[in-house]
Amino acid sequence: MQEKVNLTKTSLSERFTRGDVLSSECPARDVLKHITSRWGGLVLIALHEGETFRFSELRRIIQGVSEKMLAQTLQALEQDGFVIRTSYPVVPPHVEYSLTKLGSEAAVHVAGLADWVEGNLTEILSNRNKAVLTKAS
Amino acid sequence: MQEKVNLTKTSLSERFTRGDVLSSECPARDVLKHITSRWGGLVLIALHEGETFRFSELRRIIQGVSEKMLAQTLQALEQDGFVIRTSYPVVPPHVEYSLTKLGSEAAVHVAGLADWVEGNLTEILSNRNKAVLTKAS
DNA sequence: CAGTATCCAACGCGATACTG
DNA sequence: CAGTATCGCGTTGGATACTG
Repeated sequence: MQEKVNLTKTSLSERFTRGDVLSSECPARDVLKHITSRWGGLVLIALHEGETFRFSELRRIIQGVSEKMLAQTLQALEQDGFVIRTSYPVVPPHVEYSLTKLGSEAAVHVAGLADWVEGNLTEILSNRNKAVLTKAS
Repeated sequence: MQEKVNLTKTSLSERFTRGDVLSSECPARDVLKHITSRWGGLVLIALHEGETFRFSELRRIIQGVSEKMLAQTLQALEQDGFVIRTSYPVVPPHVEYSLTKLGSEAAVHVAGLADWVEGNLTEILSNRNKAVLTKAS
């Protein structure tokens, strides 16, 4: 429980400057955790470029995500100011999600990383196969 | 267990093109998992720009990582072809880690994301505080 | 020094059922 | 439709002890 430091988050943020992610108490690690979590990045990618989606649409687009995890992920991203939740008071409920300016910036980085991985996927997977074969010999 | 598809990894990679991370069986998700795992990204950041470090150095630099997780993370990144492990046959053992060309490219993206987060950390954390206050009211 | 092995606690996450 | 609540399993991951 070394994380239990008796400081508010804002005072913490002031004690850290760039390049400090490697430091164990840097609050940027928490933010990165949201962005790079199993579903966080995919939500950003799905909503990037000004897209707006409803909850059920996101669930369909982001294949494999459960209701629980999608709700949880969206709330975390909303808290950080990456996602805007717009609720229309109608029956049945209608809720839309989109990115804030901050979220769009984050999404650019995440999408860039994902694109790079997809572009180099063949090479990476062939590396992995080689590694497995070497081990077996 | 929907992940248990009866296809080799290479054939899988050929069935997917760019933009398919949102598809549930896209193998890029596995790779992203390694890169964006709790310690994977930090390893890439620590080694980026041609840095070379020994195991114990990495442990010191990446604060909070345990021996087990560092070893595990390094092995995963080595398998994907991101990290090179160089072992000198001396006593006591001397092992060095550095990035491959592929790893350097990945590290650029990860470091870019981390830098962006650190640069916007104050704003993000203030968003979070607002969210908490709104909830309390 | 650079790991591996084992054990166990904590958490992530999905399945299911329920609500406004 | 858009969630929340609860349960429970599987994985993650840290602590500790041991090895070449």
